[in-house]
Parts: sequence; C-alpha cells; structure tokens
Amino acid sequence: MTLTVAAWNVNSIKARLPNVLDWLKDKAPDVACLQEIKCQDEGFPRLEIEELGYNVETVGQKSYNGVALLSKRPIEEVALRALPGGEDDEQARYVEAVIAADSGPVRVASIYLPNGNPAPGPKYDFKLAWMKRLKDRAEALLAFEEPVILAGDYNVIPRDSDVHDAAAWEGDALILPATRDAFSAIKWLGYADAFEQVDGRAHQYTFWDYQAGAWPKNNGIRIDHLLLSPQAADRLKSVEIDKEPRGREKASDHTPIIGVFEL
DNA sequence: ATGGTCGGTCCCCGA
Repeated sequence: MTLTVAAWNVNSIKARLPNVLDWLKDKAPDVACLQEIKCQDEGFPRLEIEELGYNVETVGQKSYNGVALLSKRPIEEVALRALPGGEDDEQARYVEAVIAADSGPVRVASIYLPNGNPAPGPKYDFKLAWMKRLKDRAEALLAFEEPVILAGDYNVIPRDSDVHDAAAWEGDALILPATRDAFSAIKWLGYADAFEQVDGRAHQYTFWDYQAGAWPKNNGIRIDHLLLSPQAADRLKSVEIDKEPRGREKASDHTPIIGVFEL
C-alpha cells in the first residue's frame, strides 16, 4: 500500500480555505502537514476538513505561525506539540504524531522553521537555536528505527541549484552558510532530503514571492522539504512539487511538495 | 517608473 505525505505552507488557513479544500479533494494525500495556519486552535476550520475524511491536529497561534497535521489514517498518538528544549519559546512551529499506516506506525512531524531574517540579529540566533533543537529531536527519533518523515517549511535553500539566482539571495538567512551547515547537520545524522534523493533535478521551487512578478518569472526557491529517516527513505517511491496551487487565484506564496511511500 | 504583495492586525509587522 502507498502512503502519500505532503507539506504545504498555506499562509493563513482562513484566507486559503477554498484552495486548500479543493487541493485536498483533488490530491487526497493520506497525510498533509500545513504551516502558517495563522490562527488559534479554536479558529481552525476543523469541520470542513474532517468532512473530507481527515483526522485533524493543530498547534495554533494568533496571527503568526501555527502548524497542522491532517491524516486520513488514524492518529495513534500526538507525540509532541513543541520541540523540546524551548522553555521560553511560545511560537507554534512543531507538531509530531504517530500515524497508523498499513505497514505499521509512521511518525510524521509538521515543521515551520523560523525565517531568521534579518541576519545577523536575534531572529537569526533564534533560527539557529531552533535548528539545533530540531537536530536533537531528529537524532532521538532515529533510535525508534521506524519510518520518520519531517515535513514542512524549513526556510532553508539547501543548494545554489535550489534558487533562480543565488547571488540575489546572498546574505539572506535562508541561504547563509551557517543555515546550510545546520540543515546538513540534520542530514548527516542519517536523514535524506526526499527531493535530493531523486537524481538530476534542479531549479524546482516551492516558494515564489508575491512581489515583483516572481511567480510569472519563475524566480523561486526550494525551501519546503521532506526529511526522511532511513526506514522512510527506503520506502520512498516518488516525490513531486505540485505547482498547480501556486497559479490559482488567492494563492499561497508556497506550493505543496508530495512524497509517495510504500508504507 | 512615480510603485511594485499579501495576511493579520490596534493603522505597522512579518514574510
């Protein structure tokens, strides 16, 4: 059996609801990790999404951030609603759950990694500290030896071939060497970037700024990723960036990435 | 080019 797992930064679930519902009906992913829902838990359009056959878990926040995890399969356990180690971190950026797939438990996290601009500065320090906490959690998860899919908006451009013009992004928190090093450090633990695992693909993007005609000019960046534990990477069949939602009216500035697993 | 984009809001801030 296949399990499809998607990540999509929707940039406000309320502003995006018709687009999100259309996309869920059309693509019907088994699991959808949403970021930047920009609402509190009680404001999330839970009923409309449950009607499409999803179990819904949210970690909401007023105005900013907020993540959701939607699953057609039963959610056995919500393991975490925040990354450990952030005693004074109030930002809603992480939810991790165990999904009951046909092959057994699959652990999925919906991740909204801090943007970090301007860099240097306190926001960039917060980004790097958050990435260290994510690395620590990713390392702990390897001990379970189960399929783990860390899906979301990482705000990291991994390679120069993941941006239309790397020079235009020089100095940005999404591309700085320390940002890439922190992202690589998670991969070196033993996690695979699902998209990079497929050879020969470059200059495919998941985000295009609303400004300056970035979408029609295809001035994009690839910052939404699926990181896979070995047990998930072994079962990866395909991964695609679904550009259709970005071309619609009232589009998010991000578009979904969808992984298909034999799980 | 003299603006140039959104979304959520105490009318600017974050992306």
